[in-house]
Amino acid sequence: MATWNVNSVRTRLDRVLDFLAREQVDVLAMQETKVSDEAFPRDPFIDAGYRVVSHGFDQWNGVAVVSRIGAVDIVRGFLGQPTWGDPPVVEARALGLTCGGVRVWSLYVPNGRTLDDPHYRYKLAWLAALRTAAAGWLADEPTAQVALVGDWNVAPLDTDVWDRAVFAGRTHVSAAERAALAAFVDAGYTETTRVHVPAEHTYTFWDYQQLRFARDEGMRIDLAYASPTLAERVTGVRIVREERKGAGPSDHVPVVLDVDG
DNA sequence: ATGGTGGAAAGTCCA
Repeated sequence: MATWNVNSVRTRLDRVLDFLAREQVDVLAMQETKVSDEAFPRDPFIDAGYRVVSHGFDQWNGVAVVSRIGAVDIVRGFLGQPTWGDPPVVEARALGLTCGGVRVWSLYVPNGRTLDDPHYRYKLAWLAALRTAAAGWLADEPTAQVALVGDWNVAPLDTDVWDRAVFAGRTHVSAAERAALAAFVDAGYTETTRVHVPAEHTYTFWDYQQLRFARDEGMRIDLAYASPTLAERVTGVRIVREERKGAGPSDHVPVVLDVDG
């Protein structure tokens, strides 16, 4: 299983297909597909043996999952997902479906913009509502295999950014955002990148600007939370840094989870 | 001081 903020699935199509083949990925959760369901490039994935489930309204946000081990019980958005904008809209930021017995959620958490922006309050409300929903899924079925994967737009530790001083007073590192993520651990989920890739300053995102990748000035914000029964089955996690290189990369790289069985 | 980047329904907004 893998998760990847592709920053436009149409722009990144060849890279994504190459990645799926090279890594032999059974399930890929994508974020920022930036495409409506109607315009999603389904056929190339189908030809490669995948089922395609997308959730996108327009050029903003958008999440999808492609799976070659089944895709059932599809849900767009989660119960209680907060709205944004005027008129209020439940944005295309969450997609749940079951693949080979694992409940996979592809998640694109709101950015937050700045600490004094309404978008920041939206981000915190969004995370709190997701936590409530996700805690409920485990309460209903404690042995459920649930994966909450995607772009969380929060760096859980100071060592998940290159220089904590640069981020003082900014989003992605605030105590409130980190507390919102800790609530998922309190609910019984394990952040599997931390377990399997504990090395500090190991990033999943580097901004396009200011030579951030060349300087290795990145952030670890693409995370993979697993329920207890699923966490036991995760034998390894790999952050595919190579995907940030070459022509036309996303600003995020894939995170691959090896799941036994 | 500015711009340094890249995506999209671009001519601006979002990250």
